[in-house]
Amino acid sequence: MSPRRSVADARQTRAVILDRAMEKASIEGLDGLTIGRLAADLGMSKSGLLGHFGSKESLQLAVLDAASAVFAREVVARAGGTPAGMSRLVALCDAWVSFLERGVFPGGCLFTAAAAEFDDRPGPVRDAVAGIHARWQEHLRRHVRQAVTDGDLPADTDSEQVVFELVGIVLALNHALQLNNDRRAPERARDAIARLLCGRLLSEYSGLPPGIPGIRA
Amino acid sequence: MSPRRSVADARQTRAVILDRAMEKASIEGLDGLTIGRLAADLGMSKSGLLGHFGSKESLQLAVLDAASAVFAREVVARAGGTPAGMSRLVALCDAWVSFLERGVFPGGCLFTAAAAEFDDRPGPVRDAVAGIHARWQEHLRRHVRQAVTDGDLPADTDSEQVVFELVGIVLALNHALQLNNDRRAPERARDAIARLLCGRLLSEYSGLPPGIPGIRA
DNA sequence: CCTACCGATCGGTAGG
DNA sequence: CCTACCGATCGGTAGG
Repeated sequence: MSPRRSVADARQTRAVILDRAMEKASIEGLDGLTIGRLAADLGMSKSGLLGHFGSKESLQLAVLDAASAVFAREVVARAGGTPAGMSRLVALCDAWVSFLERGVFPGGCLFTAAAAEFDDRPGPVRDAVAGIHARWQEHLRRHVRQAVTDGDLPADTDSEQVVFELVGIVLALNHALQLNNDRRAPERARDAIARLLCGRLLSEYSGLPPGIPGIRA
Repeated sequence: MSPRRSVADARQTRAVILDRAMEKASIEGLDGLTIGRLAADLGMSKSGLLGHFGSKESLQLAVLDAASAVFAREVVARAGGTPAGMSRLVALCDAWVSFLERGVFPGGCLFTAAAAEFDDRPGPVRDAVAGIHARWQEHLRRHVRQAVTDGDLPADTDSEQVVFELVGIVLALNHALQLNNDRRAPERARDAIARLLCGRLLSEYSGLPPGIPGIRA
């Protein structure tokens, strides 16, 4: 074994850097993340770290890629066993809430934090953040439309409206968890989602009989 | 007139600084705001600017105070003419959506941006942000409860749940406006709010007849 | 992967 | 309100 590291070692180092960078970025933001402090945390030099990415912007893009992979594993894959359409939609939303409830990223949703930081700064990072959000919302929309096709949602359901409201519920959840440490927020989010998608918990929420005729056959 | 400025002049200068600081903070965040660039924007020296506040943290707290005053004027006061309870709640929500639609802060909701930045950083700024959010949500909750008392919402309405969902809708609106420049988002937000509070637009949204029995008498 | 360094900028202070 | 300055830290580079 020579002191020169192999390609595999370099890849492993890169993965370790990105794991730590995701944690820090969820807490401090993608821009609040600095190369110097990240390197110090990892016990390596700034230039040693930067060598893996080339620039801070490239590091930020790599962090977004890595975080997308985490989201795919912790949310999308967990719902993969259910049939497309309403079942998948419900499973995706449940996994999404669980993702925040479990605190997969210690500082809350990295994408939400990145969106707030970069929404007014044109460039590759903003484009990447917007693309991640667009792809996820399209993914949800696809299953809303499938649910409509299957007759599980009314024929004239506005899929964009449903996704808009789902996003809102989860943003409110992230907000309540991060700012107020409100442990009841995940239940509130699940109730809101169930009511939006199925009217299932409307009875518990407002005293109405379960099921709004027309929403759920 | 001596070259030494009066107390009134100093107060005016402070107000001008805070106006510009609010604009920049809504775009760059409360921490992204730097004394040097803010001073350069205003054509004054860093130390001249810092003399009005003492430290960056004090400037951040002053910006939050000033932004609260803007919110009180642009949202709360606009709904002040309507009776407490359901009417006021609807007017507050409409003014809230309008506040974002009109772009009162050029970079979107300063409070949302500040919450994302400071939710993981204990200290006076985080406390101020959390306090502003808590007061606003309590304000909304008060009118939800009044609406229940008046019989405009069901007796077992969970006021915290309603406020949680209202916050989510407006967070989704801010998100859609800032990240996607989605001009239809304000209408989506109004639809979602109306459906949440009154079931009024449920017919347009999902084909149901207007009014869910029990939600709105 | 390191040390050693660069110019720029940060928040803040001294002194007037 | 200014100029002039402080130490610290930023992203990044040179050279090995």
